[in-house]
Amino acid sequence: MLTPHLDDISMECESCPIRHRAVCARCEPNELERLEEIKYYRSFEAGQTVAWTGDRLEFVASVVTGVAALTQTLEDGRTQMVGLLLPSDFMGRPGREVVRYDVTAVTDVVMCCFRRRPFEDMIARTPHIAQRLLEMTLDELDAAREWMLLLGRKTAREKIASLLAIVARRDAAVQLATTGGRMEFDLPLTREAMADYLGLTLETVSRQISALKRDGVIELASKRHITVPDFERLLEETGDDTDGGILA
Amino acid sequence: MLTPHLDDISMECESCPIRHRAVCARCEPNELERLEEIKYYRSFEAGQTVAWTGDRLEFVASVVTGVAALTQTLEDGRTQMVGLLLPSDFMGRPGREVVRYDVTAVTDVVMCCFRRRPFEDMIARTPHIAQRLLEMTLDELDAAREWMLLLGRKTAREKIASLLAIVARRDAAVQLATTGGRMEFDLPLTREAMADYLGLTLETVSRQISALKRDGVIELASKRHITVPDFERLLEETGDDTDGGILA
DNA sequence: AACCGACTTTGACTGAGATCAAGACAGGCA
DNA sequence: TGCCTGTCTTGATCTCAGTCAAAGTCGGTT
Repeated sequence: MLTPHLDDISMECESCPIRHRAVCARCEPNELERLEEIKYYRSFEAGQTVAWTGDRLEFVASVVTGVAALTQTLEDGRTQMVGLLLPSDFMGRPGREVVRYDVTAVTDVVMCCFRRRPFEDMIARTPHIAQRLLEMTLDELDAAREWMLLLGRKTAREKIASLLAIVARRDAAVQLATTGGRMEFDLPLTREAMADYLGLTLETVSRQISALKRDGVIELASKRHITVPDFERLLEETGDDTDGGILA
Repeated sequence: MLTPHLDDISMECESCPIRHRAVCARCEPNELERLEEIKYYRSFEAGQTVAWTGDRLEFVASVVTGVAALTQTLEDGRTQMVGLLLPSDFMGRPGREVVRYDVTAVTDVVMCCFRRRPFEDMIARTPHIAQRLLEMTLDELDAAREWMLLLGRKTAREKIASLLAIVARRDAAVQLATTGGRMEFDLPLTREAMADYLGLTLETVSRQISALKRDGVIELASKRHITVPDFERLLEETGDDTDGGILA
């Protein structure tokens, strides 16, 4: 278990790794003090369920470390991942008690939980928290819509390339500038989780990864460790309109 | 042109048809006065483009009447609708000048536009507007995620049934209670628009509608006018998990 | 009344991705 | 060291929806 454990996480907001990007990003010291009173940390092991659809949940939370997934299921068991929660992402909806998606830990996860009621009160009294939450929600909505385009219109190969590009972008952003397009990263997802995210079967995921490897778009040191020799080349494989859109 | 025209729309917030559901829902009379100062109406004909991806847009807006669509496009022209704007829905993002989706009028549309800067100022000074916007955005995010499940995992038949159920629910909600499951409504979308929304081709849309008709799930008075003899039966065709989820 | 164009339906064929079925690989444990 | 289990890859086959093509419907216009 190499992921940070509860003991390794600072209990102080001031030194929190997601301090500047989470819902509390614009809080003043005195507001942080109030948050400290209603917050507590919880950790979940990879694979563990955080909440089931239909559950009453007495907290909302920020992801501190690790990756969690939101998943929906059809009657006969077909499942679709509808969101990935990365560090600093927010889970739960103020004003709604009941969870609408299954939430599961993809890797080991540490969450900073706020008791629901006090947090809702705090939002009502602290407008800039609501504004920050609005910003984050609008970003999530943009991401969800990008994902709709992927699910509705992209080929299996384009889907894989898009996922790799997204993971690469966020977790190796620094490398890009320094190494002239070469990037390296670990996939936090199993083939099955990738399939659930991309609306494919795990066999198709595996085949397309092999194909991208065969075509030199990526290299595989191990099954989960990926090297992208030329990021531009990867982007071409995503099918995206590269000039029309704006880079986040 | 049977849809309301500019002249038919009240210029008074107090008698506005979307007064109680739009972003301004919780505004006090004095706040409405301020809004009246920065608002103006615009109408668009069916098929007309409201904004292109990449445009700078100097207003945000509420849809007053009609239906508009948000659309994204891949490099080679494949398109996916990523949102439908119905009356009372909000268009645009405070804090962002540049449009991220093509916005087009599906039917004739009237929009209540607010000049961007004054509106942003107003949000900053009037927390409950931001809170209302947050609520609406969270609802849209839920809808987008529902749509991700549809796009990623449903069959063509289930997709059509789901779309019909959604349209039926919102525009004939009253009928349901009174007529024991029988519902009737007009589709505001062409087969092509439905295809763009559902991630299908228009031929497949046409075929599946014919199939649902053949199987007695729906009846067609004309190509756009649909009768659902038994709404429960239609819901069974959507593939959705009927008990796990919560009805909106 | 005949024509036009946009929208829709239907048919025949094709192909990308799903399904079914073996194996391969790697890490943890006895 | 070898076994076991979960994860991943690869192959053979099938199927649903896409593609290409043609014809039907309907409302509006000259």
